Amino acid sequence: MAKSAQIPNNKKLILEKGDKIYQPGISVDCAIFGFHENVLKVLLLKVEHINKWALPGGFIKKNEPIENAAYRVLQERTGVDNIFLQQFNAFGDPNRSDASIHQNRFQEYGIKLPKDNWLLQRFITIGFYALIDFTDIKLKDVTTDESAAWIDINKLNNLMMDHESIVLKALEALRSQLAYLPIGRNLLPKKFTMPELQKLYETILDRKLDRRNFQRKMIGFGILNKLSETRKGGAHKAPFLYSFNDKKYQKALKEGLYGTW
Amino acid sequence: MAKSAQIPNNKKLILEKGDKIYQPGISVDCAIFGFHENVLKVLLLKVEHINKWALPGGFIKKNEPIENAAYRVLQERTGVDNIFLQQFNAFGDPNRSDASIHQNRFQEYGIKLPKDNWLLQRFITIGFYALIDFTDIKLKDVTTDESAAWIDINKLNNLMMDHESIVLKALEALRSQLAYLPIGRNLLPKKFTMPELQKLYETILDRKLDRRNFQRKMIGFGILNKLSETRKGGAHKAPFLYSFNDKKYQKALKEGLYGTW
DNA sequence: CAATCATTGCGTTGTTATGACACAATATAA
DNA sequence: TTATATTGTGTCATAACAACGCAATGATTG
Repeated sequence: MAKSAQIPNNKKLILEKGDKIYQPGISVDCAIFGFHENVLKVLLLKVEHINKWALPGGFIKKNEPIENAAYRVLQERTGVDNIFLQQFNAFGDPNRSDASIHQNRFQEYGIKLPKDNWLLQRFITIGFYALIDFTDIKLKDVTTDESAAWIDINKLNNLMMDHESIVLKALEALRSQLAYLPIGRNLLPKKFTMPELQKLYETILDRKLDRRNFQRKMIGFGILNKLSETRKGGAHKAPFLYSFNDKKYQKALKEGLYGTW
Repeated sequence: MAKSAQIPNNKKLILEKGDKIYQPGISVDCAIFGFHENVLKVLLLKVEHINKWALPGGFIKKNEPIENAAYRVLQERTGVDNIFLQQFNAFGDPNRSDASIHQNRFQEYGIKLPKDNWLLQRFITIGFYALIDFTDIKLKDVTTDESAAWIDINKLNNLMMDHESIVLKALEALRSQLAYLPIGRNLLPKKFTMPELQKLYETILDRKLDRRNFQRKMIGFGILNKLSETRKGGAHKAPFLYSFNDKKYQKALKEGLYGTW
């Protein structure tokens, strides 16, 4: 028999006192989207014990607004702030929870959870999605048995519980938001070219857009600053750089855009 | 001192055993919209003990999908089925719960709830909205201390907890749905006139629409059957009656409409 | 019973948004 | 220097849309 490892203090606390600290039976899960090399990716955690991928998620403290809990999860993993974080759906199938995951997780410490332990109950989760710029993020592994990675949205595989359907639903919500909200502020670097922005839209929508019509429409929204610089270095003609006009971008976030894609 | 009333069995059960039957700390609330005499109304319950209005709501059984819980609430009050029921947001401000409501409610039975009673904990609620036809519904009072009524959306007043903001958020969600989903199937009688349908849209959107452009667009959606009958009896020219083409309506519900209002 | 009148059915027009495409300018690579 | 792929800008036909005109209708009124 393998020698039992020592359980870390923070885990022991959550295990035993979790229901004193957190709202029982409810969690938040975040689908954090990033854009890199023209691919839309989602931040997933590899959970060692069960060898599956999971969305970053967490519990809601007794006196904490739901949004804060989601923001806390986002912060813990990415460290970024000032991020567009959007609640999109609650998932509550009674069979979505899987008690064996937690059992396995504590087994290595030689702990068998009692049947009425709060972690083994049914959980309802509230789904959020966020969009962040991929480039300047150093992912943090906040636990020893979970490592974070960006996974291509089209190559989702071996996800825990119902997390794949949560990601897909988040993607759906993101797409429909694209119709009336500005997107890109948090997914692209400060300065970007029109083709880069277009690639982002094409990736999210999963279809080609006409280069010239895209530019006309995007300019028409009036949320971009055209800079006098160009992006040299790539082959061929150097495209102009743009940045978002933060004031107008925020205004558009509040009031919506009329674009139909 | 007033003599304490006898507590009904079902209440006693919920009070004492509720946390064995239901998910703790989580509820559903339904904003049920109806349309009558060109006014959009929402179904509210008058809660006698606190003399405030509340949304029909309920708890989620241990082994029940969230949607079923919402549907159960809808059924209990209205008896209708085959209804469009849409989850739109979770509300989780830690201060939204108000333990005094439950305390007052049981006070008349001479019961003082212990501080750790499950009803006194913080509740997170998942909001749904539904649209139903006003005319052939007999509202049911499922409890003795709550009576149901249709309240004009523009005359909301004296609502419990955060229920007013839930209704407003539901209305907002309904409006944005109007942009890409068919509406009316459950809000209007089987047969209706074009002006009646237009009034519904105008009421939800809270603005005037051009009569002729509305008709052209609506017909263009291809979800209406034009009947050969007209609605006689009103003064002036008798308008044609229409009905929804159920097959195409359902298809549009799934696939969306491209209309922008 | 004919005139009145608000409302309905159907149509027109000018403007704007959209999709599809043309062509010259430009930065690098050969 | 030339070739090539890409970008910047513009055009055109079509579709969608808002604003409006006018005749038909059916109850009301004198």
